[in-house]
Amino acid sequence: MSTAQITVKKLNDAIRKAFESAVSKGLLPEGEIPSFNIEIPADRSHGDLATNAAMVSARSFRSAPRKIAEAITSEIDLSGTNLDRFEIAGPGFINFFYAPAFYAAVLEEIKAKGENYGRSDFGGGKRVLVEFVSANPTGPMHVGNARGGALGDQLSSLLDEAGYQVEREFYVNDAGNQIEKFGLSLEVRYLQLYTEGIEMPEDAYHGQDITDHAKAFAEINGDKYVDCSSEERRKALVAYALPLNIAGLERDLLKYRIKYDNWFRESTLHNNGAVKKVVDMLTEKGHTYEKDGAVWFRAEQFGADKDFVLIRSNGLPTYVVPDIAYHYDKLVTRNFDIAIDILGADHHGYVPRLKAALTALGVDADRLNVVLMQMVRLIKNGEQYKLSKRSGKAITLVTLLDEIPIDAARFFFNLREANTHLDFDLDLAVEKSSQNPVYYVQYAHARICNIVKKLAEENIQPRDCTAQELAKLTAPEEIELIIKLASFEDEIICAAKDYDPSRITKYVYDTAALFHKFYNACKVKSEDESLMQARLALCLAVKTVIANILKMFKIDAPESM
RNA sequence: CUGUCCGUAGCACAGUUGGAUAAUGCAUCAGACUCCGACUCUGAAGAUCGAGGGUUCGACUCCCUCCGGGCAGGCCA
Repeated sequence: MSTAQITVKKLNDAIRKAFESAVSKGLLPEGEIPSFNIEIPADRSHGDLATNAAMVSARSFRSAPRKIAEAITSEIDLSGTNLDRFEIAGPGFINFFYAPAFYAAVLEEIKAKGENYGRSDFGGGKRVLVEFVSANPTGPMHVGNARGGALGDQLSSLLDEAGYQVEREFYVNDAGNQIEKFGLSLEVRYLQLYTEGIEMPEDAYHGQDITDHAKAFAEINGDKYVDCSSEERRKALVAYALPLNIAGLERDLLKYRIKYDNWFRESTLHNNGAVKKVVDMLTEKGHTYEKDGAVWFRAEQFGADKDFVLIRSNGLPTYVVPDIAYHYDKLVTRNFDIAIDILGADHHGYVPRLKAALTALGVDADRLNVVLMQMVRLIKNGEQYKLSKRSGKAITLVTLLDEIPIDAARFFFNLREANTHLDFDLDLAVEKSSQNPVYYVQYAHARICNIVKKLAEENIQPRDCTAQELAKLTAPEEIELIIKLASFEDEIICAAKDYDPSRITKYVYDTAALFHKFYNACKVKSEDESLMQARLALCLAVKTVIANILKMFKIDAPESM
């Protein structure tokens, strides 16, 4: 537990004891102590911690909130809490103020924990599988995948930091309809090399990459596959091109600093009978019926909007069936405690159906958490930037990473909550100024390194400070900064609870802003040696927190810029 | 038509799970470099929290209705 968390916990205990003591002395009538909150007020003039305990217990003690507050505060014992005074305010809030010892304890804690500061065992080692990107291996990745990649990877790191045991997974759709389409597209491009007048079907893949694959295949195999059966030809083409595409996905994602623990292939679910088994299980439990020659799942009975087809009348499963089998595999076969999917918001209608199927299979559907992600708009020169000039096609991940630094991409895609539209300003992302948030944060880190370096040139080395020396940090800029640092572990836990890494992006930005403010107001170099060392300790604490976050997000923390 | 997400200052957006004077950045206006990096900072101005009702000590937050926008609703994936 962090210093801040311990302080809250002790205050909570102290308030409970004060209630009991007030009742036993007759200051309050007998009554149930209701659950109350301890929170950090928005305005610091309202104290560092505030409780609504008096207000929420007005009913059960049949007294005015302010009277209850007086009774509590007359009995409260704050010794050992790192709090030294309180006041009753407004409609009955009790506001508490940190003692100087609190700030010193925070800095000592950060120094002692170092790169582990922020880590907790909140997750209790629960096993989490985070599946993200999972782009079709039939073509290149696009900007939506870039957001999903940054989001999924950083969410994984965040959960790891919060004490979960995390695995990253890419689901390879190497079976089913889109592979059929892939084979067909390759076949047409291949045959076009040898025969005139063959048209690409409207719904085939028209990208240049398909043509390139066909040509390369022809260079190796010549016209060997022109006269054989279509089935054989497509099989050979897919067998050639698909592994190349999958290797390409892996390579591009590595460039984006994403390394998966597993590349899970859809085809394994078909080959080992898992897809068929899911339908059989649902049927055995009586959750399916036949209509119009197809097999339907009674999804409505399990909370979905309507029933849907599992097996088409042509005997082939619909796309949901492998998905159900896949999630069954995650949660039952591999027995992860939690499965998280990062999906585009256009999939939102499909989530209740998947969950209905899991419920019907006897799996607690709450173990599946879907993080939906809204569209990204790329903005360039103040306008929406949709198409790449060279190809006339949508921007690919690789093109994007050629245009902007990877640090910026990873930071910007987690600037906003997943479920909101994101405007990605390409000009801002490459800008080297404080307007660029990633630059602003990195600069704070570099600036601290520079201070340390400058002092070292004068033979001043950071040393351990006593609590009394640290208590010299009393300027508002110093206090605010320390309070920010103190909340780091809580921020990680809150962000992990919400599956929202963007909270940490905001947090690190705010921390950098407070540091720049401090830097401007308080000179580290000072005549007063203890004060200088105390400020240096604060700087190093800030550096630790920023570095921990940037490392977690796989963004560079430069010593100089 | 139904479901779902969103609507906060000119723009882009926070809001700690229902708390006290709605935060921040850009843009605008007024300022600050003999000073650990001006790659920075200090002020000012700017909001009927889409609209209306309800729940209660208290609502940007929860519930209902309406308005506006995104997305979804296939034996496509």
